[in-house]
Amino acid sequence: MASTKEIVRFAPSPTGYLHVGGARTALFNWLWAKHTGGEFHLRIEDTDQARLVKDAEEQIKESLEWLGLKWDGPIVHQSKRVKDDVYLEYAKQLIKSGWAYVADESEEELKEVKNRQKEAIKAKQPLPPYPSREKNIPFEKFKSGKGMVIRFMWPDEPKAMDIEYFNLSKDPWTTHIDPKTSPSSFEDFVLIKSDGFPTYNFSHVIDDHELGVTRIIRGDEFTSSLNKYVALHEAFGWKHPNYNHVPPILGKGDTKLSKRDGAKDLLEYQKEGYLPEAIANFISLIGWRPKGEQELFFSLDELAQAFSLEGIQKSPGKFDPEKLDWMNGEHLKQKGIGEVIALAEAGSFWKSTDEAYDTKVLGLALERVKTLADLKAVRGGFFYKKPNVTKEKLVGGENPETIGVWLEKTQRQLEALPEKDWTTDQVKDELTDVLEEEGLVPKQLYPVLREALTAEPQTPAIWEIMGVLGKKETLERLESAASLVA
RNA sequence: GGCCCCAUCGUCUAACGGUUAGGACACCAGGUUUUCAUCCUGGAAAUCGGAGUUCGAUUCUCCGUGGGGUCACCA
Repeated sequence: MASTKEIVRFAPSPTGYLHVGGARTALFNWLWAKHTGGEFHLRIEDTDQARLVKDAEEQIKESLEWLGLKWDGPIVHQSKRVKDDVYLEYAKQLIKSGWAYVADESEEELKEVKNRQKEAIKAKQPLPPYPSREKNIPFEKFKSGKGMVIRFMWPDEPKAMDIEYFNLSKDPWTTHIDPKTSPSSFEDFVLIKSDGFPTYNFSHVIDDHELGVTRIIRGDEFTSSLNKYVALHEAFGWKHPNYNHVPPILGKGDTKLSKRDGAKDLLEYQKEGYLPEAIANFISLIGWRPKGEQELFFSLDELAQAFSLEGIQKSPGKFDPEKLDWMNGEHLKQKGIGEVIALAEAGSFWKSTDEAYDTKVLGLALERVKTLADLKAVRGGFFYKKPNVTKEKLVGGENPETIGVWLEKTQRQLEALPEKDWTTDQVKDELTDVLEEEGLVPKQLYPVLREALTAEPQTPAIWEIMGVLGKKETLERLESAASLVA
């Protein structure tokens, strides 16, 4: 358990809302920070001016808060650091030390080089250099908005790298990136874009270093760029953090997540009545497995304690909405009724008018409910309004007069039960007496009572319903039903 | 297409080279029960294919096949 404290981060770009995949990445980082007693930081990577989505940052923060993933320290905004010229300073440093250069190719020149590069990549030849490499344009000449960029400068003969993108297990996962077989990985990639903003490749390396990040847990789409990040760290003379890349979450089909199987904004799950603990529990289990066979973790702390990097899977996992529903139901059952009511009310799934009564109702409803949203139907159902009983359903195939007799007998029997003895058990006994005295079997009487009390085919046990409704209401409903067959 | 990575029931997954290949969700059957739900019991259900190493391969090696990622002035 006592791993050294790790400093991790979640660094979303506000170009879209947070969805399950991103949430899992955030969760893994958070869990690992908690597990090691370290820190979890939040950084907003808002360097792509064109793709910025206005409320994305708000939605992301709200989602994290809803999940219960609190971040340590202030939020870092890359756009703010751009204003402070932080990245430009670092780029300058790299140019000075010969690891970067200002490039000023015209669009035509660029197109031409790219074409030649493509051919070289096909032929697995070293990439033809950008003409600017030789120009030695001083950093001071770099101006944003003039079609100029700053590029990383690979050595003439870059070496192949074997990089671990998942250590902390007996067999570290490694990737092999070789200029001989994959020249494109050794392109002089852009550090500073022509608009003066840094690329992800550049900014995240700097920010992670400044934050003191010890381990980067992120999606595995970055694995093939790892050589760039390592090279950048080496160029600065820094030690690179550990990398832990996790496989993606797939949709029910074979490819990427679709809206219906999980690629929703995280807050949609809130709207649909899922519990944040259940969501966290569920998504943690896509691509991760604890030591034992335990699958249900009712709190984030419990999860954090069980969390380990070794349990992370190497292949993509699929999102199974059915298991989510099951799990949410389990989490719901785990909670006290009062808490469920409070949560349901907070989510506008419930409106409490009589707490004692609500508690009794929920006592019956909770075990047949998957989400808080399901409670809406309960709140609008027969416990809270007179049933719409029809004579047809009440009678079934029987003689109406017979039904009338049964109802009347039941009324009289229950009438005799004093209010103070009106409990589920007592009511059940009374009903048993009715059965005996009328020579009936449950199958005959109960469907009639069910219709009379609820007008629904599937409900909790008759006596449980009566117990909750109370003597007065029960007798009223029976009377009202009896009048239909009178 | 090149490069990198991966491969166990339908799904999520377990199994220091030796297990009747285990669990969970979903599914089916039975039990409890007036119905539904819960609960209990049981069932069906998997090592991608082919070589090799080994006394023995889900596990190690190679080839094939399939899937994923990546090849940007996006992150």
